[in-house]
Amino acid sequence: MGQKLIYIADDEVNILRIISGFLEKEGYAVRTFTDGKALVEAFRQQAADLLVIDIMMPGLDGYAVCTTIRQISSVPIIIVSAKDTEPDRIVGLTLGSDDYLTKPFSPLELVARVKSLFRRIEMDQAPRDLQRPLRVGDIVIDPNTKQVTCRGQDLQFTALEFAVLKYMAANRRRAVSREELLDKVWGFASSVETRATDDTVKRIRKKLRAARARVEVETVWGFGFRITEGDS
Amino acid sequence: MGQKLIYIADDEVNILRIISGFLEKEGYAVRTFTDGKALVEAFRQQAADLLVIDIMMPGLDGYAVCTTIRQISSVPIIIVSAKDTEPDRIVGLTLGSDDYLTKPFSPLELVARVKSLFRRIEMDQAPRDLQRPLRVGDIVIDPNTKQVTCRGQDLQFTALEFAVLKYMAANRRRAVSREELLDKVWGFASSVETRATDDTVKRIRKKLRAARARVEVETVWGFGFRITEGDS
DNA sequence: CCTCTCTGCCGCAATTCTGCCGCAGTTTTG
DNA sequence: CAAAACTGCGGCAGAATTGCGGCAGAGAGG
Repeated sequence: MGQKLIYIADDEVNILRIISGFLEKEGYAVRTFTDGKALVEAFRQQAADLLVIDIMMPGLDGYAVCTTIRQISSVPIIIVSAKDTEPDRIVGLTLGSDDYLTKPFSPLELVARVKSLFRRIEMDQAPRDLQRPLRVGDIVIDPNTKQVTCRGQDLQFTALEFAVLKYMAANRRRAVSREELLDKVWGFASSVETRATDDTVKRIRKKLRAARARVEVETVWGFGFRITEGDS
Repeated sequence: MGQKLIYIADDEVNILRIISGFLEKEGYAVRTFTDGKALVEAFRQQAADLLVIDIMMPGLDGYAVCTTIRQISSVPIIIVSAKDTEPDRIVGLTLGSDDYLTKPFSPLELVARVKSLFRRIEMDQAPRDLQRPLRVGDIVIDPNTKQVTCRGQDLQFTALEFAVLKYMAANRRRAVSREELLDKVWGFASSVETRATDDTVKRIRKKLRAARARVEVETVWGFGFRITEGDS
Protein backbone atom coordinates (compact mmCIF):
# COMPACT_ATOMS: atom_id res chain seq x y z
CA MET A 1 0.00 0.00 0.00
CA GLY A 2 1.38 3.34 -0.98
CA GLN A 3 0.79 6.66 0.65
CA LYS A 4 -1.74 6.69 3.44
CA LEU A 5 -4.70 9.04 3.16
CA ILE A 6 -6.00 10.89 6.21
CA TYR A 7 -9.18 12.94 6.49
CA ILE A 8 -9.47 15.64 9.14
CA ALA A 9 -12.65 17.39 10.16
CA ASP A 10 -12.59 20.45 12.42
CA ASP A 11 -14.42 23.76 12.24
CA GLU A 12 -11.34 25.71 13.26
CA VAL A 13 -9.30 26.38 10.19
CA ASN A 14 -6.16 27.09 12.20
CA ILE A 15 -6.24 23.66 13.74
CA LEU A 16 -6.77 22.08 10.35
CA ARG A 17 -3.78 23.87 8.96
CA ILE A 18 -1.46 22.98 11.80
CA ILE A 19 -2.41 19.33 11.94
CA SER A 20 -2.34 18.75 8.22
CA GLY A 21 1.05 20.43 8.08
CA PHE A 22 2.53 18.01 10.56
CA LEU A 23 0.93 14.99 9.00
CA GLU A 24 2.00 15.91 5.50
CA LYS A 25 5.55 16.37 6.74
CA GLU A 26 5.37 12.72 7.79
CA GLY A 27 4.46 11.69 4.29
CA TYR A 28 0.73 11.28 4.64
CA ALA A 29 -1.79 12.58 2.15
CA VAL A 30 -4.29 14.80 3.92
CA ARG A 31 -7.72 16.17 3.08
CA THR A 32 -9.45 18.60 5.40
CA PHE A 33 -13.12 19.34 6.03
CA THR A 34 -14.82 22.01 8.08
CA ASP A 35 -17.87 19.96 8.96
CA GLY A 36 -18.75 16.35 9.55
CA LYS A 37 -21.19 16.00 6.72
CA ALA A 38 -18.59 16.88 4.12
CA LEU A 39 -16.20 14.30 5.54
CA VAL A 40 -18.75 11.53 5.48
CA GLU A 41 -19.71 12.30 1.92
CA ALA A 42 -16.08 12.40 0.83
CA PHE A 43 -15.52 9.10 2.61
CA ARG A 44 -18.34 7.50 0.69
CA GLN A 45 -16.70 8.66 -2.50
CA GLN A 46 -13.24 7.60 -1.46
CA ALA A 47 -12.39 5.80 1.75
CA ALA A 48 -9.48 7.12 3.80
CA ASP A 49 -6.94 5.19 5.86
CA LEU A 50 -7.58 7.17 9.01
CA LEU A 51 -9.90 9.89 10.27
CA VAL A 52 -9.25 12.68 12.74
CA ILE A 53 -12.54 14.17 13.89
CA ASP A 54 -13.39 17.04 16.18
CA ILE A 55 -16.37 16.57 18.45
CA MET A 56 -17.85 20.01 18.26
CA MET A 57 -18.73 20.88 14.71
CA PRO A 58 -21.67 22.48 12.98
CA GLY A 59 -24.07 20.02 11.42
CA LEU A 60 -23.04 16.43 12.10
CA ASP A 61 -20.99 16.42 15.30
CA GLY A 62 -18.06 14.12 15.87
CA TYR A 63 -20.05 11.47 17.69
CA ALA A 64 -22.54 11.25 14.85
CA VAL A 65 -19.76 11.05 12.29
CA CYS A 66 -18.12 8.26 14.24
CA THR A 67 -21.30 6.25 14.45
CA THR A 68 -22.11 6.78 10.80
CA ILE A 69 -18.68 5.78 9.57
CA ARG A 70 -18.57 2.71 11.80
CA GLN A 71 -21.62 1.36 10.05
CA ILE A 72 -19.80 1.23 6.78
CA SER A 73 -16.13 0.86 7.60
CA SER A 74 -13.57 -0.25 10.13
CA VAL A 75 -11.28 2.67 9.36
CA PRO A 76 -9.34 3.89 12.42
CA ILE A 77 -10.77 7.04 13.98
CA ILE A 78 -9.11 9.50 16.31
CA ILE A 79 -11.42 11.92 18.09
CA VAL A 80 -10.08 15.27 19.23
CA SER A 81 -12.08 17.51 21.49
CA ALA A 82 -11.94 20.46 23.81
CA LYS A 83 -14.27 18.59 26.14
CA ASP A 84 -12.03 16.98 28.70
CA THR A 85 -14.25 15.18 31.14
CA GLU A 86 -14.13 11.49 31.86
CA PRO A 87 -17.62 10.75 30.50
CA ASP A 88 -16.79 12.51 27.25
CA ARG A 89 -13.70 10.41 26.74
CA ILE A 90 -15.50 7.21 27.57
CA VAL A 91 -18.43 7.95 25.30
CA GLY A 92 -16.06 8.80 22.48
CA LEU A 93 -14.12 5.58 22.85
CA THR A 94 -17.23 3.50 23.28
CA LEU A 95 -18.84 4.81 20.12
CA GLY A 96 -16.14 3.18 18.12
CA SER A 97 -13.25 5.58 17.98
CA ASP A 98 -9.74 4.26 18.49
CA ASP A 99 -8.32 7.19 20.39
CA TYR A 100 -9.44 10.35 22.14
CA LEU A 101 -7.20 13.37 22.35
CA THR A 102 -7.95 16.50 24.34
CA LYS A 103 -7.38 19.97 22.99
CA PRO A 104 -5.01 21.61 23.20
CA PHE A 105 -2.83 18.71 22.18
CA SER A 106 0.65 18.46 20.82
CA PRO A 107 0.72 17.91 17.07
CA LEU A 108 3.66 15.61 17.57
CA GLU A 109 1.63 13.47 19.93
CA LEU A 110 -1.10 13.25 17.34
CA VAL A 111 1.46 12.12 14.81
CA ALA A 112 2.78 9.54 17.24
CA ARG A 113 -0.70 8.19 17.86
CA VAL A 114 -1.44 8.06 14.15
CA LYS A 115 1.71 6.04 13.61
CA SER A 116 0.91 3.83 16.55
CA LEU A 117 -2.49 3.03 15.06
CA PHE A 118 -1.07 2.20 11.66
CA ARG A 119 1.54 0.01 13.32
CA ARG A 120 -1.18 -1.80 15.27
CA ILE A 121 -3.10 -2.52 12.09
CA GLU A 122 -0.02 -3.82 10.34
CA MET A 123 0.85 -6.04 13.27
CA ASP A 124 -2.66 -7.43 13.30
CA GLN A 125 -2.54 -8.33 9.67
CA ALA A 126 1.04 -9.48 9.32
CA PRO A 127 0.85 -12.75 11.27
CA ARG A 128 -1.59 -14.18 8.81
CA ASP A 129 1.00 -14.10 6.08
CA LEU A 130 3.04 -16.69 7.91
CA GLN A 131 0.31 -19.24 7.87
CA ARG A 132 0.57 -22.57 6.22
CA PRO A 133 -0.27 -22.76 2.54
CA LEU A 134 -3.92 -22.75 1.51
CA ARG A 135 -5.26 -25.45 -0.72
CA VAL A 136 -8.25 -25.05 -3.02
CA GLY A 137 -8.96 -27.78 -5.51
CA ASP A 138 -5.65 -28.63 -7.11
CA ILE A 139 -3.90 -25.35 -6.46
CA VAL A 140 -1.72 -24.33 -3.54
CA ILE A 141 -1.49 -20.78 -2.30
CA ASP A 142 1.70 -20.37 -0.31
CA PRO A 143 1.91 -17.12 1.67
CA ASN A 144 5.55 -17.76 2.48
CA THR A 145 6.85 -17.91 -1.04
CA LYS A 146 3.94 -15.84 -2.39
CA GLN A 147 3.49 -18.38 -5.13
CA VAL A 148 0.46 -20.06 -6.55
CA THR A 149 1.13 -23.54 -7.84
CA CYS A 150 -1.10 -25.94 -9.69
CA ARG A 151 0.02 -29.56 -9.47
CA GLY A 152 3.55 -28.36 -8.78
CA GLN A 153 3.65 -25.85 -11.60
CA ASP A 154 4.18 -22.19 -10.70
CA LEU A 155 1.37 -20.03 -12.05
CA GLN A 156 3.31 -16.74 -11.97
CA PHE A 157 0.87 -14.63 -10.06
CA THR A 158 1.62 -10.97 -9.47
CA ALA A 159 1.51 -9.57 -5.96
CA LEU A 160 -1.97 -8.17 -6.41
CA GLU A 161 -3.41 -11.25 -8.01
CA PHE A 162 -1.88 -13.29 -5.24
CA ALA A 163 -3.41 -11.13 -2.52
CA VAL A 164 -6.87 -11.27 -4.08
CA LEU A 165 -6.77 -15.01 -4.62
CA LYS A 166 -5.47 -15.56 -1.12
CA TYR A 167 -8.24 -13.46 0.37
CA MET A 168 -10.88 -15.31 -1.56
CA ALA A 169 -9.34 -18.65 -0.64
CA ALA A 170 -9.24 -17.69 3.02
CA ASN A 171 -12.94 -16.87 2.75
CA ARG A 172 -13.92 -19.68 0.48
CA ARG A 173 -17.04 -20.49 2.47
CA ARG A 174 -18.71 -17.26 1.54
CA ALA A 175 -19.01 -14.77 -1.26
CA VAL A 176 -16.91 -11.61 -0.95
CA SER A 177 -18.15 -8.30 -2.26
CA ARG A 178 -16.14 -5.99 -4.44
CA GLU A 179 -16.15 -3.39 -1.69
CA GLU A 180 -14.78 -5.89 0.79
CA LEU A 181 -11.98 -6.83 -1.54
CA LEU A 182 -11.08 -3.19 -2.05
CA ASP A 183 -11.18 -2.64 1.68
CA LYS A 184 -9.13 -5.65 2.69
CA VAL A 185 -6.77 -6.18 -0.23
CA TRP A 186 -6.22 -2.82 -1.85
CA GLY A 187 -6.33 -1.13 1.56
CA PHE A 188 -8.83 1.16 3.14
CA ALA A 189 -8.04 4.14 1.02
CA SER A 190 -7.65 2.90 -2.43
CA SER A 191 -8.68 5.53 -4.86
CA VAL A 192 -9.53 2.92 -7.40
CA GLU A 193 -12.90 2.18 -8.82
CA THR A 194 -14.88 -0.88 -8.00
CA ARG A 195 -14.22 -2.30 -11.41
CA ALA A 196 -10.54 -2.66 -10.60
CA THR A 197 -11.49 -5.84 -8.78
CA ASP A 198 -12.98 -7.17 -11.99
CA ASP A 199 -9.73 -6.51 -13.77
CA THR A 200 -7.69 -8.49 -11.31
CA VAL A 201 -10.23 -11.28 -11.21
CA LYS A 202 -10.12 -11.31 -14.98
CA ARG A 203 -6.39 -11.90 -14.88
CA ILE A 204 -6.66 -14.51 -12.18
CA ARG A 205 -9.23 -16.42 -14.21
CA LYS A 206 -7.05 -16.26 -17.26
CA LYS A 207 -4.12 -17.82 -15.44
CA LEU A 208 -6.24 -20.46 -13.76
CA ARG A 209 -7.77 -21.33 -17.10
CA ALA A 210 -4.39 -21.52 -18.77
CA ALA A 211 -3.21 -23.97 -16.12
CA ARG A 212 -6.43 -25.98 -16.35
CA ALA A 213 -6.84 -25.68 -12.60
CA ARG A 214 -9.84 -27.27 -10.96
CA VAL A 215 -10.64 -23.94 -9.38
CA GLU A 216 -13.04 -21.27 -10.52
CA VAL A 217 -13.78 -17.73 -9.48
CA GLU A 218 -17.53 -17.48 -9.81
CA THR A 219 -19.36 -14.21 -10.20
CA VAL A 220 -22.07 -13.43 -7.70
CA TRP A 221 -24.19 -11.18 -9.81
CA GLY A 222 -24.56 -7.67 -8.48
CA PHE A 223 -22.34 -8.46 -5.50
CA GLY A 224 -18.90 -9.87 -5.95
CA PHE A 225 -17.09 -13.17 -6.26
CA ARG A 226 -16.81 -16.62 -4.78
CA ILE A 227 -14.07 -19.19 -5.19
CA THR A 228 -15.07 -22.78 -5.84
CA GLU A 229 -13.52 -26.07 -6.77
CA GLY A 230 -14.56 -26.31 -10.37
CA ASP A 231 -15.66 -29.48 -12.09
CA SER A 232 -13.64 -29.28 -15.28
CA MET B 1 -11.96 -16.50 21.89
CA GLY B 2 -12.93 -17.10 25.47
CA GLN B 3 -11.84 -14.97 28.35
CA LYS B 4 -9.13 -12.46 27.56
CA LEU B 5 -5.99 -12.45 29.71
CA ILE B 6 -4.46 -9.16 30.80
CA TYR B 7 -1.13 -8.66 32.56
CA ILE B 8 -0.52 -5.54 34.63
CA ALA B 9 2.82 -4.35 35.93
CA ASP B 10 3.08 -1.52 38.45
CA ASP B 11 5.11 -1.13 41.60
CA GLU B 12 2.23 0.48 43.46
CA VAL B 13 0.07 -2.27 44.86
CA ASN B 14 -2.89 0.03 45.31
CA ILE B 15 -2.97 0.82 41.64
CA LEU B 16 -2.72 -2.83 40.77
CA ARG B 17 -5.64 -3.65 42.99
CA ILE B 18 -7.87 -0.91 41.65
CA ILE B 19 -7.16 -1.58 38.01
CA SER B 20 -7.45 -5.31 38.23
CA GLY B 21 -10.72 -4.91 40.10
CA PHE B 22 -12.23 -2.86 37.30
CA LEU B 23 -10.93 -5.12 34.59
CA GLU B 24 -12.12 -8.29 36.30
CA LYS B 25 -15.55 -6.75 36.69
CA GLU B 26 -15.57 -6.48 32.90
CA GLY B 27 -14.92 -10.17 32.58
CA TYR B 28 -11.20 -10.17 31.89
CA ALA B 29 -8.73 -12.50 33.55
CA VAL B 30 -6.00 -10.47 35.20
CA ARG B 31 -2.52 -11.23 36.52
CA THR B 32 -0.52 -8.55 38.30
CA PHE B 33 3.22 -8.02 38.66
CA THR B 34 5.18 -5.56 40.73
CA ASP B 35 8.11 -5.32 38.37
CA GLY B 36 8.80 -5.55 34.70
CA LYS B 37 11.06 -8.56 34.79
CA ALA B 38 8.40 -10.73 36.36
CA LEU B 39 5.92 -9.73 33.69
CA VAL B 40 8.27 -10.51 30.86
CA GLU B 41 9.08 -13.92 32.28
CA ALA B 42 5.44 -14.73 32.81
CA PHE B 43 4.75 -13.61 29.28
CA ARG B 44 7.35 -16.01 27.94
CA GLN B 45 5.61 -18.80 29.81
CA GLN B 46 2.16 -17.79 28.71
CA ALA B 47 1.36 -14.95 26.36
CA ALA B 48 -1.34 -12.52 27.45
CA ASP B 49 -3.89 -10.75 25.27
CA LEU B 50 -2.99 -7.28 26.51
CA LEU B 51 -0.44 -5.60 28.77
CA VAL B 52 -0.79 -2.59 31.01
CA ILE B 53 2.64 -1.36 32.04
CA ASP B 54 3.79 1.41 34.31
CA ILE B 55 6.85 3.36 33.24
CA MET B 56 8.54 3.78 36.56
CA MET B 57 9.32 0.43 38.06
CA PRO B 58 12.28 -1.09 39.80
CA GLY B 59 14.43 -3.28 37.59
CA LEU B 60 13.19 -3.27 34.04
CA ASP B 61 11.29 -0.05 33.49
CA GLY B 62 8.26 0.27 31.29
CA TYR B 63 10.16 1.36 28.21
CA ALA B 64 12.47 -1.60 28.43
CA VAL B 65 9.57 -3.98 28.95
CA CYS B 66 7.85 -2.53 25.94
CA THR B 67 10.90 -2.94 23.76
CA THR B 68 11.56 -6.47 24.96
CA ILE B 69 8.02 -7.64 24.44
CA ARG B 70 7.81 -6.09 21.01
CA GLN B 71 10.70 -8.24 19.87
CA ILE B 72 8.73 -11.36 20.51
CA SER B 73 5.08 -10.38 20.22
CA SER B 74 2.60 -7.95 18.77
CA VAL B 75 0.44 -8.04 21.88
CA PRO B 76 -1.30 -4.70 22.53
CA ILE B 77 0.41 -2.61 25.19
CA ILE B 78 -0.97 0.27 27.19
CA ILE B 79 1.58 2.35 29.05
CA VAL B 80 0.53 4.23 32.14
CA SER B 81 2.78 6.78 33.73
CA ALA B 82 2.98 9.67 36.16
CA LYS B 83 5.29 11.39 33.70
CA ASP B 84 3.08 13.71 31.73
CA THR B 85 5.32 15.58 29.37
CA GLU B 86 5.01 15.55 25.64
CA PRO B 87 8.35 13.83 25.00
CA ASP B 88 7.47 11.06 27.44
CA ARG B 89 4.22 10.34 25.67
CA ILE B 90 5.84 10.38 22.29
CA VAL B 91 8.67 8.11 23.32
CA GLY B 92 6.22 5.69 24.86
CA LEU B 93 4.10 5.53 21.74
CA THR B 94 7.09 5.34 19.47
CA LEU B 95 8.64 2.43 21.31
CA GLY B 96 5.73 0.28 20.28
CA SER B 97 2.98 0.83 22.80
CA ASP B 98 -0.56 1.26 21.59
CA ASP B 99 -1.68 3.82 24.11
CA TYR B 100 -0.28 6.10 26.77
CA LEU B 101 -2.31 7.08 29.81
CA THR B 102 -1.24 9.61 32.39
CA LYS B 103 -1.64 9.04 36.10
CA PRO B 104 -3.87 9.73 37.77
CA PHE B 105 -6.28 8.27 35.29
CA SER B 106 -9.85 7.12 35.51
CA PRO B 107 -10.13 3.33 35.74
CA LEU B 108 -13.20 3.55 33.57
CA GLU B 109 -11.21 5.29 30.88
CA LEU B 110 -8.63 2.54 31.03
CA VAL B 111 -11.38 -0.02 30.62
CA ALA B 112 -12.76 1.94 27.67
CA ARG B 113 -9.34 2.04 26.03
CA VAL B 114 -8.80 -1.67 26.63
CA LYS B 115 -12.10 -2.40 24.98
CA SER B 116 -11.29 -0.05 22.14
CA LEU B 117 -8.03 -1.88 21.49
CA PHE B 118 -9.67 -5.29 21.49
CA ARG B 119 -12.31 -3.96 19.15
CA ARG B 120 -9.64 -2.64 16.80
CA ILE B 121 -7.90 -5.99 16.72
CA GLU B 122 -11.12 -7.81 16.04
CA MET B 123 -12.00 -5.43 13.24
CA ASP B 124 -8.57 -5.95 11.74
CA GLN B 125 -8.51 -9.68 11.74
CA ALA B 126 -12.05 -10.96 12.12
CA PRO B 127 -12.67 -12.28 8.62
CA ARG B 128 -16.35 -11.83 9.41
CA ASP B 129 -18.29 -14.64 10.95
CA LEU B 130 -20.48 -16.96 9.07
CA GLN B 131 -24.23 -16.88 9.29
CA ARG B 132 -26.26 -19.97 9.88
CA PRO B 133 -27.79 -21.37 6.70
CA LEU B 134 -31.57 -21.84 6.64
CA ARG B 135 -33.05 -25.24 5.90
CA VAL B 136 -36.51 -25.83 4.50
CA GLY B 137 -37.43 -29.30 3.36
CA ASP B 138 -34.53 -30.50 1.29
CA ILE B 139 -33.13 -27.13 0.32
CA VAL B 140 -30.45 -25.07 2.03
CA ILE B 141 -30.40 -21.30 1.89
CA ASP B 142 -26.88 -20.12 2.66
CA PRO B 143 -26.57 -16.38 3.27
CA ASN B 144 -22.77 -16.65 3.22
CA THR B 145 -22.35 -17.98 -0.27
CA LYS B 146 -25.68 -16.54 -1.36
CA GLN B 147 -26.54 -19.91 -2.81
CA VAL B 148 -29.66 -22.04 -2.69
CA THR B 149 -28.87 -25.71 -2.89
CA CYS B 150 -31.14 -28.72 -3.16
CA ARG B 151 -29.49 -31.97 -2.10
CA GLY B 152 -26.10 -30.43 -2.84
CA GLN B 153 -27.03 -29.07 -6.23
CA ASP B 154 -26.78 -25.33 -6.81
CA LEU B 155 -30.11 -23.87 -7.89
CA GLN B 156 -28.66 -20.68 -9.43
CA PHE B 157 -30.85 -18.14 -7.73
CA THR B 158 -30.50 -14.48 -8.60
CA ALA B 159 -29.95 -11.93 -5.86
CA LEU B 160 -33.60 -10.93 -5.80
CA GLU B 161 -34.94 -14.45 -5.84
CA PHE B 162 -32.51 -15.31 -3.09
CA ALA B 163 -33.64 -12.42 -0.92
CA VAL B 164 -37.31 -13.25 -1.34
CA LEU B 165 -36.84 -16.93 -0.64
CA LYS B 166 -34.68 -16.18 2.36
CA TYR B 167 -37.29 -13.82 3.75
CA MET B 168 -40.05 -16.34 3.32
CA ALA B 169 -37.92 -19.08 4.84
CA ALA B 170 -37.13 -16.90 7.82
CA ASN B 171 -40.87 -16.42 8.27
CA ARG B 172 -41.94 -19.89 7.31
CA ARG B 173 -44.47 -20.16 10.13
CA ARG B 174 -46.73 -17.51 8.73
CA ALA B 175 -47.92 -16.15 5.44
CA VAL B 176 -46.18 -13.07 4.10
CA SER B 177 -48.16 -10.39 2.30
CA ARG B 178 -47.06 -8.82 -0.95
CA GLU B 179 -46.81 -5.45 0.71
CA GLU B 180 -44.54 -6.89 3.39
CA LEU B 181 -42.27 -8.42 0.79
CA LEU B 182 -42.05 -5.17 -1.10
CA ASP B 183 -41.28 -3.35 2.11
CA LYS B 184 -38.66 -5.73 3.46
CA VAL B 185 -37.01 -7.07 0.34
CA TRP B 186 -37.42 -4.42 -2.32
CA GLY B 187 -37.14 -1.61 0.22
CA PHE B 188 -39.71 0.91 1.26
CA ALA B 189 -38.91 3.39 -1.46
CA SER B 190 -39.50 1.00 -4.30
CA SER B 191 -41.84 2.32 -6.93
CA VAL B 192 -42.65 -1.09 -8.30
CA GLU B 193 -46.07 -2.56 -8.49
CA THR B 194 -47.34 -5.25 -6.22
CA ARG B 195 -47.32 -7.75 -9.03
CA ALA B 196 -43.53 -7.63 -9.13
CA THR B 197 -43.58 -10.01 -6.18
CA ASP B 198 -45.61 -12.46 -8.23
CA ASP B 199 -42.98 -12.34 -10.92
CA THR B 200 -40.18 -13.22 -8.59
CA VAL B 201 -42.23 -15.91 -6.90
CA LYS B 202 -43.01 -17.27 -10.32
CA ARG B 203 -39.32 -17.62 -11.04
CA ILE B 204 -38.58 -19.13 -7.66
CA ARG B 205 -41.28 -21.76 -8.18
CA LYS B 206 -39.92 -22.56 -11.59
CA LYS B 207 -36.46 -23.24 -10.23
CA LEU B 208 -37.74 -25.22 -7.26
CA ARG B 209 -39.87 -27.30 -9.59
CA ALA B 210 -36.99 -27.90 -11.97
CA ALA B 211 -34.91 -29.20 -9.08
CA ARG B 212 -37.80 -31.33 -7.77
CA ALA B 213 -37.36 -29.76 -4.37
CA ARG B 214 -39.66 -30.82 -1.57
CA VAL B 215 -40.52 -27.19 -1.01
CA GLU B 216 -43.43 -25.16 -2.29
CA VAL B 217 -44.41 -21.54 -2.28
CA GLU B 218 -48.13 -21.56 -1.61
CA THR B 219 -50.42 -18.74 -2.59
CA VAL B 220 -52.56 -17.24 0.14
CA TRP B 221 -55.41 -15.97 -1.91
CA GLY B 222 -55.90 -12.22 -1.78
CA PHE B 223 -52.95 -11.80 0.55
CA GLY B 224 -49.54 -13.15 -0.29
CA PHE B 225 -47.40 -16.28 0.02
CA ARG B 226 -46.22 -18.90 2.43
CA ILE B 227 -43.37 -21.38 2.13
CA THR B 228 -44.06 -25.01 2.99
CA GLU B 229 -42.34 -28.35 2.84
CA GLY B 230 -44.12 -29.92 -0.09
CA ASP B 231 -45.25 -33.53 -0.22
CA SER B 232 -44.08 -34.49 -3.70
C1' DC C 1 17.34 6.91 -20.42
C1' DC C 2 15.30 2.70 -21.86
C1' DT C 3 12.68 -1.45 -21.13
C1' DC C 4 9.58 -4.35 -18.96
C1' DT C 5 5.97 -5.44 -15.83
C1' DC C 6 2.09 -4.31 -13.41
C1' DT C 7 -2.38 -2.47 -12.99
C1' DG C 8 -6.15 0.81 -13.46
C1' DC C 9 -9.23 2.59 -16.87
C1' DC C 10 -11.98 2.83 -21.25
C1' DG C 11 -15.33 1.32 -24.35
C1' DC C 12 -18.02 -2.05 -26.50
C1' DA C 13 -20.45 -6.29 -26.81
C1' DA C 14 -22.66 -9.91 -24.44
C1' DT C 15 -25.07 -11.52 -20.70
C1' DT C 16 -28.32 -11.29 -17.01
C1' DC C 17 -31.91 -9.51 -14.44
C1' DT C 18 -36.45 -7.93 -13.61
C1' DG C 19 -40.63 -5.18 -14.13
C1' DC C 20 -44.52 -5.10 -17.07
C1' DC C 21 -48.07 -6.73 -20.41
C1' DG C 22 -51.66 -9.58 -21.98
C1' DC C 23 -54.28 -13.60 -21.76
C1' DA C 24 -56.25 -17.58 -19.85
C1' DG C 25 -57.61 -20.01 -15.85
C1' DT C 26 -59.39 -19.91 -11.06
C1' DT C 27 -61.81 -18.08 -7.11
C1' DT C 28 -64.96 -14.99 -5.00
C1' DT C 29 -69.00 -12.14 -4.97
C1' DG C 30 -73.71 -10.80 -5.98
C1' DC D 1 -75.07 -18.10 -13.42
C1' DA D 2 -72.65 -13.92 -14.54
C1' DA D 3 -69.47 -10.53 -13.33
C1' DA D 4 -65.53 -9.10 -10.91
C1' DA D 5 -61.22 -9.90 -8.74
C1' DC D 6 -57.12 -12.36 -8.45
C1' DT D 7 -53.41 -15.42 -9.98
C1' DG D 8 -50.21 -18.20 -13.17
C1' DC D 9 -47.46 -17.97 -17.06
C1' DG D 10 -44.95 -17.03 -21.33
C1' DG D 11 -42.75 -13.45 -23.52
C1' DC D 12 -40.56 -9.00 -24.04
C1' DA D 13 -37.58 -5.13 -23.62
C1' DG D 14 -35.13 -1.66 -20.95
C1' DA D 15 -31.64 -1.34 -17.61
C1' DA D 16 -27.96 -2.87 -15.07
C1' DT D 17 -23.96 -5.70 -14.78
C1' DT D 18 -20.13 -8.14 -16.42
C1' DG D 19 -16.33 -9.98 -19.73
C1' DC D 20 -12.65 -8.72 -22.41
C1' DG D 21 -9.23 -6.69 -25.49
C1' DG D 22 -6.52 -2.83 -25.64
C1' DC D 23 -4.07 1.08 -23.84
C1' DA D 24 -1.20 4.02 -21.11
C1' DG D 25 0.80 5.82 -16.80
C1' DA D 26 3.59 4.49 -12.90
C1' DG D 27 7.26 2.22 -11.07
C1' DA D 28 11.16 -1.12 -10.86
C1' DG D 29 15.42 -2.47 -12.63
C1' DG D 30 19.35 -2.15 -15.67
